[in-house]
Amino acid sequence: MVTTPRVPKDADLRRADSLAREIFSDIANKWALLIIDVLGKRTMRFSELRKEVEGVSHKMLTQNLRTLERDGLVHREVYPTVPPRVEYRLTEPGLGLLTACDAICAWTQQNYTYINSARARFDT
Amino acid sequence: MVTTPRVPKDADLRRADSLAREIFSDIANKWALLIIDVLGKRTMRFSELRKEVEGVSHKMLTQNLRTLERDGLVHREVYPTVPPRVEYRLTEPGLGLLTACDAICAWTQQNYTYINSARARFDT
DNA sequence: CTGAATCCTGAACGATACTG
DNA sequence: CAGTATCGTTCAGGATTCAG
Repeated sequence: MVTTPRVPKDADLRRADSLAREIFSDIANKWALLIIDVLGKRTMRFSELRKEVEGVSHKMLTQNLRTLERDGLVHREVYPTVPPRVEYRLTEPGLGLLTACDAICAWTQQNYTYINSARARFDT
Repeated sequence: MVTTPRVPKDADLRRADSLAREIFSDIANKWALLIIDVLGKRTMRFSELRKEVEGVSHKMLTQNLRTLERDGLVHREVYPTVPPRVEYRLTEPGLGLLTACDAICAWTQQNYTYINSARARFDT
């Protein structure tokens, strides 16, 4: 992911390609990326995800998992037991997104201090 | 003033990475990433950005540019002319984020078709 | 041209209760 | 345990207006 050749996004993201934009909106949001990130570690149950993804509500988690499942990024496995057991894991394409997501997480870690001081400077 | 109107956040406080989480929230959103992406091409004026970032409102563009400027990812250059002229460009750390952002854009394009069919399958 | 401020509506979100 | 539904609140975000 070094200086990748500037892809001609003009045609894909900027123009009237509402689908690409919609997909982008689906994944470029806080919870979706955090879920992808957490699921990158291992397969997890709903309740586990609830704990791992700090601060997410039951509803938001469900909602985002549905969207990710619909987009084919997360696989949902239901075990017909009592009580119910549902496991989530990344699909192959989902793993690809994880890589991109990792880049952002790594960047955040690396620039943590810089941003913090930049904010302090700006707020004066 | 949109700064942290949150009250409890017990979980967040317990974790040392609440700042990282906040930074993550700043950049893991549709407009911020699109702006970074567009500014990756070249320095631009406010009005140019308005056209390039398809669908962004005047207000949202201003708001997001302020956040990015505060985080030190975008530099804002004001030319004291009449009429005013303001140019925006990525800073060095901002360029780093651009790389990560590119990964997501590239991924979106590569999985465009897959996601589209995955949705069709899910919606039945 | 840039951008701040105000108003207002619809979407996001949390809490709660209920089902299988 | 996992998921859905409803309700009430908060807030994001669009339109508009005014200022520099």
